[in-house]
Amino acid sequence: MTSTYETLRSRLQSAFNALEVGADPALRTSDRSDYQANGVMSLAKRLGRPPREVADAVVQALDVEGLASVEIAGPGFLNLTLETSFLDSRLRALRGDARLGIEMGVERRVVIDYSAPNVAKEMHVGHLRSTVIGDALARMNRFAGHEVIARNHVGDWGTPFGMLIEHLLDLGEDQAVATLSIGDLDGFYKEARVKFEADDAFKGRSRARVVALQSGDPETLRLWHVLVNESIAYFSEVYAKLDVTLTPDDVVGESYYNDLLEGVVHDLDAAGLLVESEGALCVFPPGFQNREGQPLPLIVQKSDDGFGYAASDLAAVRDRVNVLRADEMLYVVGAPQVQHLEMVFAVARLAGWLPERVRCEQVVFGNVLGKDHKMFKSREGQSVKLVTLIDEAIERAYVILDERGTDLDGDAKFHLAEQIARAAIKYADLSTERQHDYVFDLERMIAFEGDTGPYLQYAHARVRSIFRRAGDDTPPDAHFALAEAAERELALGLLALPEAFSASLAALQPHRLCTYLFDLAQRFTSFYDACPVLSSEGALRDERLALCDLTARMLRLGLSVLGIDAPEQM
RNA sequence: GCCCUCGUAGCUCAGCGGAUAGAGCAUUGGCCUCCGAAGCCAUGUGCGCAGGUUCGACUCCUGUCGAGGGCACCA
Repeated sequence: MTSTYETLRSRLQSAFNALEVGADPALRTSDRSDYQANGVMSLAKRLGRPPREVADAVVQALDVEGLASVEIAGPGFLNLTLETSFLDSRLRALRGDARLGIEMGVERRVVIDYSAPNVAKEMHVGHLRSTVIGDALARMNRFAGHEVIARNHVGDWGTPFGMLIEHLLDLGEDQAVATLSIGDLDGFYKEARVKFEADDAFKGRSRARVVALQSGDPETLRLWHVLVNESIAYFSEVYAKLDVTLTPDDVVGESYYNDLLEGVVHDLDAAGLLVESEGALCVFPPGFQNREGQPLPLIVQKSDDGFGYAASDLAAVRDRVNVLRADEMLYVVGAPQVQHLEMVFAVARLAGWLPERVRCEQVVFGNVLGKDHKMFKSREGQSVKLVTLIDEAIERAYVILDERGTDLDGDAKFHLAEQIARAAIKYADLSTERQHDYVFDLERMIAFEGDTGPYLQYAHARVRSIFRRAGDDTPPDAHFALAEAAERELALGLLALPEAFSASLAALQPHRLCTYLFDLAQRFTSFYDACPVLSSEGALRDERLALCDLTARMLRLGLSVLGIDAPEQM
């Protein structure tokens, strides 16, 4: 169904078109009325006519009969107040719509590159944002009707693998697997690193092993596979704990592109883009400079003939465009890699590998900071393991549940604590503008009051409790009279999901959807406070139950596309 | 030195070129014989600084101060 906002917007567009084709009505929500159109003033400026006169002309041409009343205010604002009969018909249509007003988009294939941990290295807070934001974007895109291909570009190749394989051999394969399978990737990696730094013989073996790996020695490859498979199994456990949709099938690591790297170099050369500089094969995309103001290279092949990450990133672009047939490619990668990816995209465009029709964007995000506003670290100065983070949140949720008193126990209680913990962590991450750094404060994010994941879950659980008491009888047919102000405010909130969702997705900013959901939850709790549901009677009771039903469904849907559960009871 | 991002209330954060800049937390004061008070209602304070563009600027541009990041073979 066409959304309320879109219905109004298109009517306004027609009216504006009568004065200037394509003039933007600039329709926004308003605190003066339900919606306001701000487009008159800029149009008047362009036409060289007085704004009030233009406003009059727009209103003359505007057909919103049965939808809204219009008032001209101030210098030329158009304030629109929706008719109750219109709200009623919208809400009734919404009740029968499983998608709650959000239309299916034109089908597109969207490749989303996110999470990207390293084999034989711990997943730590540094991976949190990519994983959480990427997964939310994946879910939102899927719900919008797009085909999502997730790509977990794990670090599974490169010089560290010589040292890691040698360490595996030193430990003995069984012992190494045992260590890795309990998830102690951190210990494993660090021990290898320490030996590498301190022991020249080990260092020598490691280097030889890298050569063996790169030349495809079967036994070395087998050992490498052991590391990779154990790591992927561990990552899957972490994803399950976070309720992230990534699976082992989504893992397409750097090594996947090995066979394509020669082709990248060859084709860049054939295109006349490749330049040898200081022994390395480089492309110099325009507009990038180094410290000395000289052109900055994207190094495709290093002076030792090895391939850098730029080569595999370029190969990945080609693979995603040509093989996966991506319409859109998103890289959920942190701010430090902005320049690198800009250069990769620039080179891909220069080489003609990245057509204009393919939207290709880095979804940049800021750092996770500690309360001291420095990079989030443990007390010992180590980066914090993701599993530790989640476990602490679960423990905290457990304590809070006990304090509040809960009917649940055993598995059900633990499951709920997990749901709350995930909601706290994910919502805190998703609800701030992603490009900003944010402060990780478990106490605040898991609090059940305020703008938090658990608060939204609570709002949902409260609505659901009404239906438990009512005996689950949502009225099949309700009319919305919206006599109380709180009912009307809630209704307007319920009708605004489509634009909140599509704006959030279009800008790749999940926090916009979070803001919407929090606002909706507040509208609901105000309504809940002011308008008794179960003790009211007849048509009023039906109406209020229907509002509750829509609210619950909307909160559940909104949270689910963010990757957050909405428990029935808390 | 050059480039990028960011400076909004005591704290954590929203803010789409539009009317008096909003939430949450914290503060203070109200509200439970009534559907979950994990809530609701009320309460004061602020756009780093200086210019410019515009009918209109937190938003765009320039400069400046401050914080973070990047700037040739690690990803």
